[in-house]
Amino acid sequence: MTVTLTTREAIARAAGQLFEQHGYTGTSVRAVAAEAGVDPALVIRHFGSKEKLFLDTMDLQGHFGGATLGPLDELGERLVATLIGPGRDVRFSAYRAMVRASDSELVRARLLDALEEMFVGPLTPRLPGPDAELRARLIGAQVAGLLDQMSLVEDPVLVSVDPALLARTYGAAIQALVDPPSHA
Amino acid sequence: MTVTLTTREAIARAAGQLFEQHGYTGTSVRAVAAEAGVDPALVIRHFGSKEKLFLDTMDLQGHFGGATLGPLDELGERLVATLIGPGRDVRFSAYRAMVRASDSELVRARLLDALEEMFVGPLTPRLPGPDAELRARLIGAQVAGLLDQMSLVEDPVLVSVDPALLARTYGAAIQALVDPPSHA
DNA sequence: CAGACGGGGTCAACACTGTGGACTGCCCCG
DNA sequence: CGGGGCAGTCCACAGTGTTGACCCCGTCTG
Repeated sequence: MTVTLTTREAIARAAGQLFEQHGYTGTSVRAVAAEAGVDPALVIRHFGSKEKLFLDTMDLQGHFGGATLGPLDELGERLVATLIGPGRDVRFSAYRAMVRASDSELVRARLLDALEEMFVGPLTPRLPGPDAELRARLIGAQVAGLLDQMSLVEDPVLVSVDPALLARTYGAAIQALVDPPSHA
Repeated sequence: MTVTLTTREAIARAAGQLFEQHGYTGTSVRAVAAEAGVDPALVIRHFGSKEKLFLDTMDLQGHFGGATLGPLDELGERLVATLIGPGRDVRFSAYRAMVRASDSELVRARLLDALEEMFVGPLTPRLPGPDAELRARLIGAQVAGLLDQMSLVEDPVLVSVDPALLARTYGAAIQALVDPPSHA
């Protein structure tokens, strides 16, 4: 509980809130400054640029931490359940903002880092069978796809379907990449 | 082969090219106008707004047409192969631009339309087993996810991996939603 | 044939964006 | 007490999407 917060923190807080709410292009530096009660030029002075402010503010890893832990058995279903479980709004907003801002090379790098840290790293050594790394990355792609349709495109069927059913169904598809390929 | 092209066509052509190349926010109305050799105000006059110009210009369905046809058997693999097969750059650019511009409600609606037309419509009546529509939508999500990682985030491993292997691997995951759930 | 009409095209302006430079005031260290 | 750095303010710049007033020219009408 910080009772007083430095200007920098005030800016960061305002920025985080506005970025999550209105996205990157949707929030102006001046709006952030106003929300923080500060001169627009000051936010640039502190963070260098709007882009850097965005990166310093948003972090995916914090919101998506450790969803790939636990036994490989039924990991697909658990993964989806975690994704769309409590706090999904925060996760969705963060992902949405990042993806829409992915014009920026820095933002892309950050997304790639998140993929690496959340899927490739923890999963590659654990997946049985061939092409473990590729499969880990593709699991990341599946997750991204689900987030896309639910948070970005806002498919009304997906957002309102029974979460348990969704977790079971999509989880099975993810599981197909977790388990070693049955092969032919 | 139109030998002369009306101003409107010239604008549309320039816009399409620039939008695919630099994305929505990356191309200015003035740049489009310059490329078309025309006054900036004129492009607004003709298309109403930059957003409408974008929508009139980009169309996904044209690029992704009929990938869900053919036998259900091995549809997953064929789907991926089609996606990343010849002409992938055009597909990728179009998708990228649309997703990054999905702040706009109109763009979101368009993406949803594309999902509906390309996956939900053709696939729902054909998928065997329960929850056919949900599964069709989730197949769409899987495709979106792959496009995300390859075109938007540009995962270097994915873009350079052997396409056949990718098609086989990710295709299997998609196939898990095409085939009726094995169940427990 | 004269005149109104309308659509394509041009120009200048508006409000807004991110950002940089010059400037002031204050606090801490020597 | 002097000075250096840092937080903060103000103004200006170039660029954005968009609008309104204006013009020109071909067509249709009286």
